[in-house]
Amino acid sequence: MAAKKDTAPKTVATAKKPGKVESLVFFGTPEFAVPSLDALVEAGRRPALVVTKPARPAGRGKQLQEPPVAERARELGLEVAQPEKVRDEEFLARMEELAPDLAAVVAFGQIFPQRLLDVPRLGCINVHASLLPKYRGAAPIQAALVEGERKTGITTMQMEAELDAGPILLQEETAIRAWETAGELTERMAKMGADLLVETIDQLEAGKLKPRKQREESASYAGVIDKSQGKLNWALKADEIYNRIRAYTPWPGVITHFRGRPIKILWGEPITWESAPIGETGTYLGLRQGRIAVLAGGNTILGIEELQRAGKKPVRSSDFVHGEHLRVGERFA
RNA sequence: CGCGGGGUGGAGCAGUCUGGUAGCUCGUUGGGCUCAUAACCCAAAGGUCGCAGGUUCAAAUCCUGCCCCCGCAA
Repeated sequence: MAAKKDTAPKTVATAKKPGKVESLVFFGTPEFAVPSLDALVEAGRRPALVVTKPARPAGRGKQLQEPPVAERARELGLEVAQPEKVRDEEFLARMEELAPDLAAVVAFGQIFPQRLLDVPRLGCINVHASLLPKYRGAAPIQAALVEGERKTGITTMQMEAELDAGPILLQEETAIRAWETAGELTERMAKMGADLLVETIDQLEAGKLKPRKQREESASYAGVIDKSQGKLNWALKADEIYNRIRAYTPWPGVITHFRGRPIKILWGEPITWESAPIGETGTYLGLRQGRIAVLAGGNTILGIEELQRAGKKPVRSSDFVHGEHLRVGERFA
């Protein structure tokens, strides 16, 4: 559809309050974005269109799998668009024609070109799962856990061309619980994000928002997680390994090798040992209160509680030791 | 129909091809031995062999259908 680009303003509704959000488009893809979509609908702000990524082959069996947001949107009876790329002319033209007042973007997964950012009269609001400017990027929750942060939070911001760099609108902190995993934290923060999104739009309409520029010097990035990062490095200290177990649960998991075969560490914590053991990292020291004690970096000890071998069910550490006849001195690698 | 592995006492496995009393190592429980022990000795408990149907005198095993789990890949 080679639409002629008429940059002239569309037929703008006449007697409309300048800040009023009468139409909005929702962009989101994974589970994290679903509560936000629900919250908008519950708040009486049904999106005119829900944009999400196309179905992709996924899952063990095979098939095309719809993004969670696509499924939820259809359940809610909302119109769904799944462009391959948001920068495609066809999609951009459609958006320009729709000309929503606002776009709400929650974990969508694609960078917006300036032309798209310019479409909504009131701009694009993004919900990000970190206390910006820390941990911009794709995996802020995992990054906060890996770094051993005690707190994190949700930020809503006005989107700009640079990734996650726009002015901050609202921010809400939350304490990270000592045992919390990425999966649990994500679920919790998805709800927080949903509430803060609605609050942000409400305040936007009320003209109460005071956008604050991000302090660039404090910015950091949290890149996409890939499977290779789950490979465990025993030179890390036990508490650093613990942080990674939490960050990479449920995905991609923390993998080590034993007797040449990969093993996923499902849960483990730093533990203490009376006499400081010396040896190579990865050495099995013995069973300690049902935990497999393994020497980590800096003479710290990780107590593995539950693990899983490829193709097998999860097993408790004591069962693994008995079933595999582990001997003290053997090494994980 | 993307590829592959698997489901047998609490754990790890064998047995399945070639149908014939459910077996091994470890753990658990009780007892014994020992200065002592994760060692050793004796004994015991614990299993609808993933589910359903079929074939058969007889099915963990052969046939059909289904369920579930995991690895690769995302």
